[in-house]
Formats: sequence, C-alpha cells, structure tokens
Amino acid sequence: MGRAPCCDKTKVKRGPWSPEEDNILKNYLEKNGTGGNWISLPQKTGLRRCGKSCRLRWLNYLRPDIKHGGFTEEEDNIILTLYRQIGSRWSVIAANLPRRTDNDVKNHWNTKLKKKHLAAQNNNFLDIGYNFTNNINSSDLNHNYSRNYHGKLDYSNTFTSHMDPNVTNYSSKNCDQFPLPTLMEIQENDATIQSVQEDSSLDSCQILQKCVTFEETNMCASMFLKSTNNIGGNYMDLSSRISSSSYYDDILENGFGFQENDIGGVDPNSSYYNNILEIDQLFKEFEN
DNA sequence: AAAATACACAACCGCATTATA
DNA sequence: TTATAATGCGGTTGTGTATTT
Repeated sequence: MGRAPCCDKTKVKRGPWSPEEDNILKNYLEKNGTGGNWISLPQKTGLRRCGKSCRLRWLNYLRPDIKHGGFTEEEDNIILTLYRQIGSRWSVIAANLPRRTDNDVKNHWNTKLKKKHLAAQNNNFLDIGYNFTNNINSSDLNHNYSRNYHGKLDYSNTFTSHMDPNVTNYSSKNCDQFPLPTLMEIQENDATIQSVQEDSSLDSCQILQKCVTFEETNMCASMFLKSTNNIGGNYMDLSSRISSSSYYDDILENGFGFQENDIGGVDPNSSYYNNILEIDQLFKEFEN
C-alpha cells in the first residue's frame, strides 16, 4: 500500500515550467498571496499543476530577491563550516545565507563543495595508489562506507574520497590511474558485498571489518567500471547516483551489460579494454 | 561537425512534521 | 484528543547546456 498521492498525476502537468506558467503563478501570488493553501492554488489560478509543484516553483525560483549561482568564497566557507557541524540540514544552512534557497545550496554542495569537503577530509587517501591500510581510523572507515536509506551499501563517499579535487574530468583519458581488479577479485568482492548487504544486523563499522579482506582499490575500480560503462553518465553524478536504488539495482541485476563496440568510450588500446570484454563475457556466461 | 560525455541545476517523490477541524 | 490534510524537507531523478572526443 503506497501513500495517497497529493493530486491526480494524470491530470497535472510536470517537468519544466513555461514562462507563461511562471507569469500566471507570479502575478497571482503577488496580488493575492497563497491564501494559506498551496493545494487549492492551481484551481484558483487555472494552472494545471500540482500544488506542491507551484509551491516549489515559487519558493525556489519565482519568489523575489533570491540569488542564483555565483556562490562566493565566503558563502562556500559558511556552507562547509555548517555542514561539518550539522550535516545536510540544508534549510538551516540556507537560512544562514541571505537570499539563498535550500535547493540551491544543496545543488551547489552536490556539484561543487562535496568534492572539496571529502578531499579535505580524506586527504590521506588521495595519493592512494591506493593502499587501504594502516593509518585509517574507524571514523574514516565509518565515513567511507555506510548504508543509504534503501539499506544498500553506499559507495558514494568511497568514490569521491579517491578523487583529486583538481581533476574535473574523469574520463577514459585518465581512467588508467585507477587500478583494475582481476576477474577473480571482482567476483569475490561482489559475493562478499552481497553477503554483507544481506546482513542487516551490521552497522557500517562492522561492514568494514567484514570487508577488510577486500582490496579497497579493487572495489573502487570495479564500481568505476560498472558505472561508467553501464550508464554512460558522468563520474561525479554517478558517485551520488550509484547509491540510489534504481541505478544500483540495475547494476546488480544486469551486470556490466556492455554492447558490442560500445564500452563507454574506453579506448580500445587501453589496458582496460580487453579486461572489460573478458568481464563482460563472464557476465554473459553467468546469466545463461 | 556530430556524437558522446560531463556538468549544472530544476523539479519530483515520499516521509516527517505541523496545522486544522 | 485525534484523524486528516497541508506543508516542509532532504534525497533523488530529469533534463538542458557545455565541453570533450
């Protein structure tokens, strides 16, 4: 049993707002206010939109005096500082930045600041060529693996902690800097990951202990390959998306899923190429 | 020059909290 | 007091634009 929807999705327009819609909403709200009720607003204005969508559009975009983009260094510092203190409470953080919306602050974090933050926090990981040993304490570990709210292992921080903040383009050009795991390592890792995932009694530190036999680097390389080749999206974007349910499940269900002559832009002359084909073949056999 | 990839940000979803009857 | 609806919020996803191949 799902939750009752707030409006009839079939009768409501979705996606980007047109300038006409913006005008209608803006004119109405400037004259009349919300009347204390967003849900009934679409009828009053004639907009074929969900009330929640109207609210969001107004609050994040149409409302006067809001500032978009161009975050200053001072603003960045405030965000970074507050994030370290209180975490992802975007509305609280945005309240400390005049004219900024929580959505904008969140987006800015996800696209720019997160990388900076993790790089600073995991500075000792950055030259990981990548040995995952010795001088890492449990809080580092805890931070690098966690469960997302779907209960899946969340790799996103692991990913970004390996990224050089000065490298903005992670593509096939520089993928060779990521060590490639052997087939056996991938299989072992995947099997272990799966068994750990199924054990919901573990907290993230325990998960790490269980994972200690892994080569941290192999896992990263493995996920890197999977993600770049399955989805063809961008690395930064995927680092957050990999932990979300639909992409993650797709990867688990479909494996690498390479198509012939299409392995996500990987250079056929690179050391990756043959390995990838081999891995792909393995998955095909496994599926049959 | 076209296609693929990377990036940025707008918008949506559903749970949590708050307000209302 | 409590059931229900509205709103707030943060995680996530969709989509347009810029850059690279």
